[in-house]
Amino acid sequence: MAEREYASARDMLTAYEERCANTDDGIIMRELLDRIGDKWALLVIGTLAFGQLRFGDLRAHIPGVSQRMLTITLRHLERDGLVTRTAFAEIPPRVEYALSPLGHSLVKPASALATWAIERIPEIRAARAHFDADT
Amino acid sequence: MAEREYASARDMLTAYEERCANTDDGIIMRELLDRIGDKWALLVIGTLAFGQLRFGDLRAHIPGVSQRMLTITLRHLERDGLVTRTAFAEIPPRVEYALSPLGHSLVKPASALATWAIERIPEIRAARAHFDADT
DNA sequence: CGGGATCCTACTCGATACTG
DNA sequence: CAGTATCGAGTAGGATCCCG
Repeated sequence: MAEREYASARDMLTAYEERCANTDDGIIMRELLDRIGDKWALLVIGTLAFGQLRFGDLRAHIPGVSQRMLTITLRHLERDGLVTRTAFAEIPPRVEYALSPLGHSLVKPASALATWAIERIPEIRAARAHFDADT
Repeated sequence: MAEREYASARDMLTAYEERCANTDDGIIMRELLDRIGDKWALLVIGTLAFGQLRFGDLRAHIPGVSQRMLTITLRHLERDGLVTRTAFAEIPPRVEYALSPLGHSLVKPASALATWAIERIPEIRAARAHFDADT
């Protein structure tokens, strides 16, 4: 961002807002966070990035997720076309979940963010400790 | 992800878990989302990416944010070292907010995600409409 | 101007129990 | 096995009022 030269930060902001006026950044970010900002969605996507899995396996690979929340998360991801659900009419039932092409396209930017987090978390924790120190 | 060849998705998952065993992906992602996953944090960061701003200006540039939530969001970001706060002892008071180096380092991965969202939102909306159609 | 303190509501999420 | 249904605690976030 901010490749061009501007007279002031205000000018940059104006240019930024003109550029984004037709898309409305806020709404977009809200829709994005509604899908991947919840507690489990990114973990599900990260896990499915390696291949399709059954419901129970998925749950076993994501420590702490409840049956209910995994179901809800998967429904949301399925609704938004990020994950495909394939049910087999067998006894006992079997359901396979996999990333759709759209879902796969999210893996790269998402793991970029994850990499940032893993690298910077120590800094963040230090900053937090320092901030809390002088109350 | 998944550059190597594996006999099965399960093998990939096992390798993945071994690689991440010491960092615990889930905790990291949770900490990350606790900071940028809330309703306003990413918008604040995106706005401050262009330069420092006063509280009132920041609020004016982020439609819909309440005074309270902007304050809380800024405190969280400040606590985690992503944003710096500079108060000037003047009448009337003036407070400038700016991204720290750590905050700036988040801009690139975050805007990558934003770009993904802007490009893919049409697909997602279509998928959602289709999913809702056959209830 | 830049907040802090309060109240209040709606929603999230976990635990538990039941079903095809 | 893979869900659905229900209940309850906790919390996010908006509205409002006040202060230095």
